[in-house]
Amino acid sequence: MSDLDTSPFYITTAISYPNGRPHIGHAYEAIAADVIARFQRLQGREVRFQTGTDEHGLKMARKAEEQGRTARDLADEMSGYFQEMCDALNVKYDRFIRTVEEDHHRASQAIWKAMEAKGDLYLDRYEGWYSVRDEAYYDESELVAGEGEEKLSPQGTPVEWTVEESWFFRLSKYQDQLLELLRTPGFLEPASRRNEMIAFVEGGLRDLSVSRTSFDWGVKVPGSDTHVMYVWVDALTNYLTGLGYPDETEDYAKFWPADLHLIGKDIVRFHTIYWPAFLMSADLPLPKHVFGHGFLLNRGQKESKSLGNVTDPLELTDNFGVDALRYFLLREVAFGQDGSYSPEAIVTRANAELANSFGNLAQRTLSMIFKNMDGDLSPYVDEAASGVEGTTIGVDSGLMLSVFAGVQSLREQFEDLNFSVGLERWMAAVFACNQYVDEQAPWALRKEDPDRMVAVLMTLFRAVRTLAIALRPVCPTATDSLLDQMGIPDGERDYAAIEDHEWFQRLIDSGFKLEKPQGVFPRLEMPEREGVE
RNA sequence: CGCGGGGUGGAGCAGUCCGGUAGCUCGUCAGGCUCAUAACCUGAAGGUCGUUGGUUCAAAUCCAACCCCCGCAACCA
Repeated sequence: MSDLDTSPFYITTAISYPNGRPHIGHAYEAIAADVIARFQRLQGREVRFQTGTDEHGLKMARKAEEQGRTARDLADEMSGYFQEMCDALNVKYDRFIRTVEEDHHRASQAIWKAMEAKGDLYLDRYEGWYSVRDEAYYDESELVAGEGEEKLSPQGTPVEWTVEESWFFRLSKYQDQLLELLRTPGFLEPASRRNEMIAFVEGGLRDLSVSRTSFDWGVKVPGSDTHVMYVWVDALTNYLTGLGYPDETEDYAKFWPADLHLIGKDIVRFHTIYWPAFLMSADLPLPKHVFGHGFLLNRGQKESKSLGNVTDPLELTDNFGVDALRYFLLREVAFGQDGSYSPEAIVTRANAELANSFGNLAQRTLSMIFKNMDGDLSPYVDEAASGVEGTTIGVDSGLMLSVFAGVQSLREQFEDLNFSVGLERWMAAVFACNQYVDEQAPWALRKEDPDRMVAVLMTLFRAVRTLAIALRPVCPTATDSLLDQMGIPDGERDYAAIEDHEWFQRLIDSGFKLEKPQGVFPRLEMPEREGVE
């Protein structure tokens, strides 16, 4: 590409609150981030990818207490499940951060001190109607009447008038700067979230309570030992911790500000208002891009414990395989919007596109080379222009042009996080290949015109290799297995290699010989259904 | 008058910001091929783009009103 960008690229997921096991939503975000990370690596950028768990706060403390163990003990166990999930999903992070870690406490306290030095933190009293169950304060006007004189929260939980000493952050001071930031094209996507946040800020910002005294499971406020930081101050700082902040490390210099915070649509406010405000206060550069993805719905319904339709991501990988699951999630759902999934949808999509279209294309191609050319690769001559008026290239070159166009389109769309569109364009190139196979009918050429058969099969070999490389971010295991079979060296599987014109001749010269090909995208079957209504 | 998302051929979706022959996958029907993972290829049927009104030479797309569905307590992206 003419505009090859080799600058460092830092991507993060939100860190997960591990008071429950990972669910499909965590898997979705982790997979999307991993695909982006792998994609940018193939584009030639030096990527740093961070994910992790956010382990402080009252809910974790309370849950540990219920179980008669320390919060740290609970956190260790729960965080482990998230790491296991990443492994199972082939999510290759550079740092899995845990907010209980010492360096994170140090970073959080450092940013706190920076905000304090700026004069943006002040001690005051927080008073209001507090619901212990909801962990939230409510305005008098929000309360509803219960039985008798009792006042209840909007959720019907008991509230009591509570006065708590708290540190406050001067959020209101940054209102204008935040508006300017939110209006900056590209900072927050998709656009629907942007409008929402702008409206929120225009409605006026109140200073933010940023410490708690009612529990101690958190990062201590410097010089104020009875306070722990509000969990978001601590949590958001993880993005800096992972780079070594507050030390001026090489990583920090290279990767901050982050290129992309990938988060769920429910926490856009924290990432595009609070977090930038904290950074402005601490005189630190702001992240370049925040993207709030949608939620995954189980057959159109939100997953919840009460509905009993919670899906364990590991069950999905067991049933369908990691590559198929990753492909499905990116292909099926328009990134940024909510999407729906079901076992049927996964099986249908994976079979139609990965197994039948691309997998079968690779298999029929390699199989014919194995059987009819003894597994040897060979130089060939492109068919000349067909003589049809206006045609300047032959069908072989024409096919390769279609393939390159599809791959180029995938790259452009992935750069903009339009994964489903990118994969659709990639599929169009796969279709073109299958059509070419049918039209050229190499099985007939075997006797009629062996030289043409060689040209057709070698063209297909090149096409399959190109398509496989393009798909690597999404289906890393299967594509690498395929590229292994095709003799493509490890170091020649990035996007620059697609534009290398010498690779085919090098491979021939190396004397590479195909073994009997093994399919890498198996057809899936519906898993046994149990307990289904 | 709380906030947000959505209503496009049988199913699931894209397209809506920047109006201009309604696109994709699955499914259905007909035909072709037999190299390949019972896979592949071609063609066809099928939509007044939620309703009504407006702007315009032209509206799925812009404006207004209305109808319907789904989230917004907890676990939770």
